[in-house]
Amino acid sequence: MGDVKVKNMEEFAALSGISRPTVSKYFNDPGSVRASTRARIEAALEKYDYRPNIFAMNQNRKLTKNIGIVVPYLADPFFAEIARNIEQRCIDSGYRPTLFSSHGNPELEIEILDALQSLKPAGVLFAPLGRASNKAEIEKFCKNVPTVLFDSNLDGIGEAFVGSDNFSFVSQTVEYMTRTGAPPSFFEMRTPANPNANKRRAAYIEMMTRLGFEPHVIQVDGEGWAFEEIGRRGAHKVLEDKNHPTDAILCSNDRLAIGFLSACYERGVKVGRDADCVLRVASNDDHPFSKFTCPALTTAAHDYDRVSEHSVDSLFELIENGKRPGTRAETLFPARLILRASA
Amino acid sequence: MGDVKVKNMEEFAALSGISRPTVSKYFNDPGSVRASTRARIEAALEKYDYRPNIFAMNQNRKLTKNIGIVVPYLADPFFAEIARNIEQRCIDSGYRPTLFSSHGNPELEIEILDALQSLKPAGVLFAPLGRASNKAEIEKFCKNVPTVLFDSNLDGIGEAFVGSDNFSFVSQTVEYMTRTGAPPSFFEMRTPANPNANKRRAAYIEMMTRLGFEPHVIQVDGEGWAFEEIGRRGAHKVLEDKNHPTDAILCSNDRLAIGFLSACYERGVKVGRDADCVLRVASNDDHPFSKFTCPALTTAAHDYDRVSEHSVDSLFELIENGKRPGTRAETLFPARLILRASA
DNA sequence: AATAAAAATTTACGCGCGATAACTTTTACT
DNA sequence: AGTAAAAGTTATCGCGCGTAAATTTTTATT
Repeated sequence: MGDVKVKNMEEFAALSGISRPTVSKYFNDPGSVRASTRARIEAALEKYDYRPNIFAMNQNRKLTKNIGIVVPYLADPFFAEIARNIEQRCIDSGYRPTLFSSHGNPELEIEILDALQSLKPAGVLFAPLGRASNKAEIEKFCKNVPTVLFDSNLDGIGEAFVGSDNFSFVSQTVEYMTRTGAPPSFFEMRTPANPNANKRRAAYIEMMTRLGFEPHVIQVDGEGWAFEEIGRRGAHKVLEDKNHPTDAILCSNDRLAIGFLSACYERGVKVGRDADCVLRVASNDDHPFSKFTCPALTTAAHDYDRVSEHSVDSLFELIENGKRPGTRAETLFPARLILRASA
Repeated sequence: MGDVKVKNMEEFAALSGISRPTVSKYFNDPGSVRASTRARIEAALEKYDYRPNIFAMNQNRKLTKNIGIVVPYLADPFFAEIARNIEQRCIDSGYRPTLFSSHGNPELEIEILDALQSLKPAGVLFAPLGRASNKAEIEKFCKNVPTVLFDSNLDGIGEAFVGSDNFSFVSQTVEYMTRTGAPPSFFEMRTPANPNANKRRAAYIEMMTRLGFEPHVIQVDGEGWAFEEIGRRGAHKVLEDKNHPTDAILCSNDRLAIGFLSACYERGVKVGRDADCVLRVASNDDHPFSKFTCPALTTAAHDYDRVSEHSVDSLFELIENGKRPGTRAETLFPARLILRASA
């Protein structure tokens, strides 16, 4: 990088010996100028310290290079990881991602979308809160900005949805537990924040019926996004009552399972597949911490990479093809069973 | 909110019956206009749908309302939580925070600062990676932008530092373990990413010496930010060798401890203060997940609230007082001991 | 070498707002 | 009521760049 500070594009164009409009074209899309001019501009970039003014750039541009990434709850490492993955892909493609978290708050979620509008984003990758989301407002937003939903679907909203196949998750965990032990009870929140939870419950019931067993759903109380604590308290109640038909529990998601295992430990209930274990616990998500629970959690893993890759690719296709595809694609990726000690 | 879209401030000013420069003043600082005009503008805001164009706003402003928040590793819920706290405080004060994560990568850290410069931020709240950070580049950045460092200090860099008092953490955990059992060995990474780790080790040695015991530091190998895995592997080695003088372990931080406890469980080493326990494990940080380890982790808690409050306040003081205070304040907040089952 | 197509240049305008200066109106206070 | 200070108004400029049209130069094709 250079040492001489260059004030504006006019000056930089003069220094590089190229006209300003061409330099402008270069910054908008380096591939749109001839290789020889590109080389001259890049040589000048090495020599002088110049970056176009972002604010002036975006003011009159019809399509900015800004991408909004919105996740429901960033303190959940699952979303932090997927956000990171998506963020990197955007940067690699020459876009400028900005990360937002709704922090579990539906009003904040709408405020974020409002603020995003004024950034004139080329597109938005959006994992909604789910049940609590203000769908009318979100729909309004999606009419103005090309949006790809991920992780959590809202029917008909956004240009596309990319997520994981909940049936694939639950069918594998149920099948595994049944085959290697007993058919599990299903442990979940009574009023889940996320629509995936409902699909998982339905998949559980479907699978159990298909395999010829009676489904048994345990629903615990609790609101908000403190899933571990909800799981822990719920587990204490469940373990006290002891009215589950088998010694197998399938948690709707890993964060509930983390709480569940913590309660088991507190009560001295040994979990795992050893002979002296009284309970087997499995779950879904392959949360970054699920490897470190006690015992380590058997779970079904999201295909992080493919979900984020396909989300980003879908959005870029939308952006580059002038948007509005007509049909709303819903892409689901299958899960991968991760066997650990808990079941 | 209104329904009629208003194109620009000119138009909005006409609709509200106020001159454009006054409306401009209002958006810059609502308190700077008379209460009666403020009411008229706000009435018009209710009636019409108008928001100033961010890009045009920031283009010519000497001081924007942008605040950069940079954390080293967002997939660590500790940083996610503190970032959220800081973010909210910025918004409440009328600023526009943008969140960035260095993802443990020193080059990315510098890229983020570079990108931040072009956002002309009024100020930056910055938790550096630490040892791996490119200090020369960071120092250069801090010369251009008022920056408050938090969590992790870099000597002399930035206008102020706000963090936790590592001696307060370690002295309490060491004192507690010693008083209620035996003096602990200290478990840490050989080449810690973070300068706090060095301060904690020093504090441990100081405390042990003061109490009349021989310090015993266990250093495990491992690079990067996968602390849990490093802790787990390190613990397996340590537990195999069994050459620790007492049955008490103090981990440098909670994420290492999470891995340590996971290894203990895997080996059937019972941790806690019950009679049948062979090991006590404590740690420092009060990580959001430390409540759910098995057993729940005894640790020393950061004062999240005060650290983030004071960081933000320091920065705003810098910004509003025209910056450059002359002396670089370092503020450390004490820890609070959290007793749980592990020690 | 002739011709068409592609790329770069020149020129000019405008985006939406911040900032300033000179002037007028409203408020606060003796 | 009189006066100074505070706040609002009108007018105008400029920020740094995108964009478009008309023109010229370069490259590719036969």
